[in-house]
Amino acid sequence: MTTQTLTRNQGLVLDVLSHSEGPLSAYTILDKLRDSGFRAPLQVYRALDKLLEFGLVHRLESINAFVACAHPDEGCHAHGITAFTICETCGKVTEFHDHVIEDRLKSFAKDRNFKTGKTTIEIRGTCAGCA
Amino acid sequence: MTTQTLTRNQGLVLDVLSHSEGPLSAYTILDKLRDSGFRAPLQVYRALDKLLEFGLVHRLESINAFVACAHPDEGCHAHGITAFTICETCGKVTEFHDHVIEDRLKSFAKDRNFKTGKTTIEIRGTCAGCA
DNA sequence: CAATTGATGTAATAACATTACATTTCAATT
DNA sequence: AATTGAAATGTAATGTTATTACATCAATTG
Ligand SMILES: [Zn+2]
Ligand SMILES: [Zn+2]
Ligand SMILES: [Zn+2]
Ligand SMILES: [Zn+2]
Repeated sequence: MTTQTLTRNQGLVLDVLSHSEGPLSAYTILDKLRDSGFRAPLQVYRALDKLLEFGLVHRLESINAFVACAHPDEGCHAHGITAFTICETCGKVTEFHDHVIEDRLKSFAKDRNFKTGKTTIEIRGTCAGCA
Repeated sequence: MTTQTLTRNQGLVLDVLSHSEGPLSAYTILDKLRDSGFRAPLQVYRALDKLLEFGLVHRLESINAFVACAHPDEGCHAHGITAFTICETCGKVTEFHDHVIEDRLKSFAKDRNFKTGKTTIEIRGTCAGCA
């Protein structure tokens, strides 16, 4: 799935996120797209839903914000669980994948017959640059 | 920290959460405490802040809800990172601790000089009983 | 008692997200 | 080209979650 196949609204939202230094809330995205014709939150949320589905954007549950995927071409979706560090000072987000963690979580779930859906791993703190 | 040292509002909120089948939103807690004199969201949020601080309650970031700690007497705080499975059908929450996962996350952070604050691990899905 | 601190009450507002419904776009099929 | 069905869009209204601001009250302590 490349940018080419996106609709206008999806493309605009992804563009804003891609050029942002850090994660943005839906309403911040809306504000940045007023000049492009966006008028209502739903325009943003609908675009975000699709971008999340395509694996081009991640939602950070602990801060109610969205961030462009750091490596969308490598099929972030396929890499399994994505974990994040989130700097509470500068907003910098780092994505990573850890197979050991993933295996531990999967095995915990399997042992209890828990059918795993979406998994959230987010570390909030202070990045090296802000320490 | 035992229930004895809690203020009236804190005790009421913890009581509601402790007797609930699953996680509750702040506003649901508020509704359940109207008869006890609660009138405003802040009464709930303030009590929750303290209960979170005491380690008696956990916040589930991915569903904006709160749950009583499953083993408050064992010093959940001290056990390090708490992970959760959350059944999206019945709301059942299971708390667990995994030192391997914790070590992996800590070492990832340390390698990057990221100072770790609060860490969220939440698996949403379907529990054995709801499958 | 005066001062400080922590907790509470209340109203208002901010921030985040969804429902509902009408309309448009666009590709597939006839 | 016209039909049509699915996906996307526009807009308003509403619902849900959380915080700010300010006044008051209660317990502690010097
Ligand atoms: Zn990614
Ligand atoms: Zn930083
Ligand atoms: Zn706990
Ligand atoms: Zn269940």
